[in-house]
Amino acid sequence: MSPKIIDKDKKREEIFRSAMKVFAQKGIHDFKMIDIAETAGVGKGTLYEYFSSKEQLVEGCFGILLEDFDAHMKSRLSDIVDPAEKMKQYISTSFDFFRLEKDRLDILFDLYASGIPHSGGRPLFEGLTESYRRVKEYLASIVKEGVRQGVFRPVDANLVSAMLAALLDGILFHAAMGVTSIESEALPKKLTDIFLGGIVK
Amino acid sequence: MSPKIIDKDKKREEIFRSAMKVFAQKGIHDFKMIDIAETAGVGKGTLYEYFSSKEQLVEGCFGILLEDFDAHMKSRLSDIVDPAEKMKQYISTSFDFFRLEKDRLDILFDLYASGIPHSGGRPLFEGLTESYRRVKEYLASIVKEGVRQGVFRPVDANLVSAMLAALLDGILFHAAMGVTSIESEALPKKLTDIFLGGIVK
Amino acid sequence: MSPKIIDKDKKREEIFRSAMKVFAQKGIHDFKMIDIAETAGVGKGTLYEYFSSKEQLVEGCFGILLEDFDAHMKSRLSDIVDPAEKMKQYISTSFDFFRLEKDRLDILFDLYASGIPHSGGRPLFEGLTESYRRVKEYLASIVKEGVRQGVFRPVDANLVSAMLAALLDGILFHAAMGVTSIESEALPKKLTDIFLGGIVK
Amino acid sequence: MSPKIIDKDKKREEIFRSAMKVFAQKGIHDFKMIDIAETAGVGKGTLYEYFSSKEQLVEGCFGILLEDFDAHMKSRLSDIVDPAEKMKQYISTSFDFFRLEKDRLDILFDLYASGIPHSGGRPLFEGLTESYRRVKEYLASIVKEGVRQGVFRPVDANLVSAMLAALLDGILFHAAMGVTSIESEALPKKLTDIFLGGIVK
DNA sequence: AATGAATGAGCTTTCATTCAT
DNA sequence: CATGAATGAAAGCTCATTCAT
Repeated sequence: MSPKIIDKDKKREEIFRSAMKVFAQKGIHDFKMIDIAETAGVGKGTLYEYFSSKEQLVEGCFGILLEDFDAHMKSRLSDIVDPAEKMKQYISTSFDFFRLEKDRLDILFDLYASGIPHSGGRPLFEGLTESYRRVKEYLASIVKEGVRQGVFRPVDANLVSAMLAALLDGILFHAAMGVTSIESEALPKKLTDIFLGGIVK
Repeated sequence: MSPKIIDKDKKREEIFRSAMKVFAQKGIHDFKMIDIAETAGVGKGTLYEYFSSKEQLVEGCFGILLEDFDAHMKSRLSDIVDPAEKMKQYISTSFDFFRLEKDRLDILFDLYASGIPHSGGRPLFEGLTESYRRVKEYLASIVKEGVRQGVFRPVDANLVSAMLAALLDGILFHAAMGVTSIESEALPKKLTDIFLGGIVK
Repeated sequence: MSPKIIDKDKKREEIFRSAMKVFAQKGIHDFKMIDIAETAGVGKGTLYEYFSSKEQLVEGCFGILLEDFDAHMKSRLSDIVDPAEKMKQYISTSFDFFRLEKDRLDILFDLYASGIPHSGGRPLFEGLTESYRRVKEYLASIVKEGVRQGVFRPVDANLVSAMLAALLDGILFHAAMGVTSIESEALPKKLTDIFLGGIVK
Repeated sequence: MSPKIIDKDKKREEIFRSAMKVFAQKGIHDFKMIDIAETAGVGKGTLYEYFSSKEQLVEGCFGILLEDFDAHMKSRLSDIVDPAEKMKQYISTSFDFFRLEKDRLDILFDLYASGIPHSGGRPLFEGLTESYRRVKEYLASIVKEGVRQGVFRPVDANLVSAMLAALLDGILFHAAMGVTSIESEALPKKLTDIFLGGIVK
């Protein structure tokens, strides 16, 4: 019946990977479909067997990126219970994820910017807002637990989680720009210390 | 003397302002030159009397935005001497600048993303990295002064200034996405308190 | 003997029938090969086992349509001898053929248009001209017989046959457009009366 | 203010004329926009300054063709009062219109076919049905007047007008196919005689 | 024999830029 | 100086056809 057995999911995955490379190199606004096709070693038409449009391909890639991030984070934090330690792990794992594959870091801010809704028309990537809400909720739950246990001061958990998310994005952004390096293994610890301990005496 | 020059500058200014509106509405990747021409009430050809290309127009606008930000900041911070107060003022002034005109906030992350250097080709806006270095230096000088005066703990000034810059960008990013609001007047103070005072007891 | 051959013909027939449905729905200029494949319940590749190209498939369908028409007409007119009666039967049979299956009427004018030779390139369906010549010859023979028998005025048989063929096509065209209805059973008789009897007193 | 004074209407007209030539040569289904651009001696982009799409260009041309026909007919029939004479003039004027410019005849059936509504989607040229209704009404008014004056038998005016319109289309169609010639100057008269006088004794 | 995944030629359409007026 | 009509390179996307299985 179906003479050519093709693992469509695998190929789709492969195209995603190629797309990520291209995004990293050209950004998500200047790339051409043919770039991805050539990188993936397939014809232009083949891309459209797997994605209905250029836009959808970008969206799909970003969706996968976020899913990967979530999965990566979950696998690293599930066993930790101490809130301060959990927060430290969140920070270092966050950096690790982007240190692991440079492509991800290069794409990061295109992803961010693509989630900004402009007054005319939808944002390119609608999933970002939702994803962010989830991240902040998760961080807030850590803070709340810390406050409950008396490890943390009675801070506003929502504000603190927003601050932490913001802080990490900013650092990664500096790294993407080449202004700051996230290579140092000691960075997460230092960062955590200052964030948790504050600056004033 | 030469009223023509004054006129030219004025018109250039007006085109910039129109461009900002258009960027805010459509983003810097989807706008058309005709959009700006129509918003500015001039012909398409006229734009090219003032800017050599579309790309240069975007660059110019971003340059102006950063200059405005610097000027705004300088005018607000010049009289303050206390490091902690200075830092608090930096944070609240930063928010004020973007609260004042929503257009600026909508554009901000396009500006950021446009500064990311992709491996293939120059970044759209080359001035960003340099501008960032200046901001961080300025913040670092505040931290150093605070440490010298004994108001701050002996923290790593470069790290802390990077963190603060990152924190502010991140908050603004959330605001642009619609996830967080920066409207509250109390926000800067709360934020400063946590940043300066830390979280753990 | 050779059951395979019978199967092949049957399948070819089925593909034709499916094609007719698709033509009726989308017209012969907008349909896709996949439309026919899906309607026929076969794979795209299979179509090419039976037809060498899209163009040939269209041609084949039109050929069949004309053959069906001829056969239908012959079976209805063979027993009639009176020229006026024969002409009336030709008219009503012509309508019946298209009334029977709406698909045919929907396709008819695509068929006609596809037979028009444009100065650049062959017409899509080359068989049409020849088919028309046959129809007109047949009608002319009826007229001539009518004139010979003294039933008809001594009219120009070629002109009259051309007129009759034209008249029928036109009516069918109006019907296809939805401007005129051919549903009325009385229509053929009325039409024949006027055509045979004229208008002036 | 407007330094380049361009007669947009004139240019639009010129593009139409070029389009008609191209349609006549390639048909309305196989032509490319570049064909028209080259024939008109303009760039591809220029076409889109005058027509929003390929489809609209076709529609526009057909609209003009019908308008031309109406104007042509009106100018020829306005002075005639005798119904039989009016009908004869209608027939001969109809032929004249297409004899005058061969392009029109070549396009005619594409125009007709484009007016046929297929069950899936709109017909390419929506204006045809309406135009036809107008023609038939006009012809019916002639017939009615003839009946009123007693020149014609008490025939069904709507049927007769439909028949006449059908007859003319059919003849023109045969001419387009190359099966019949409409070159003979005597044709209109002969045709009118038979149509008005009938066939049977 | 039958299939449908893969392909790429070829199309329409957009829009930054130019330049005659 | 200002303009906007004209342009054509360039890109997304379609779909008839092929061919490995």
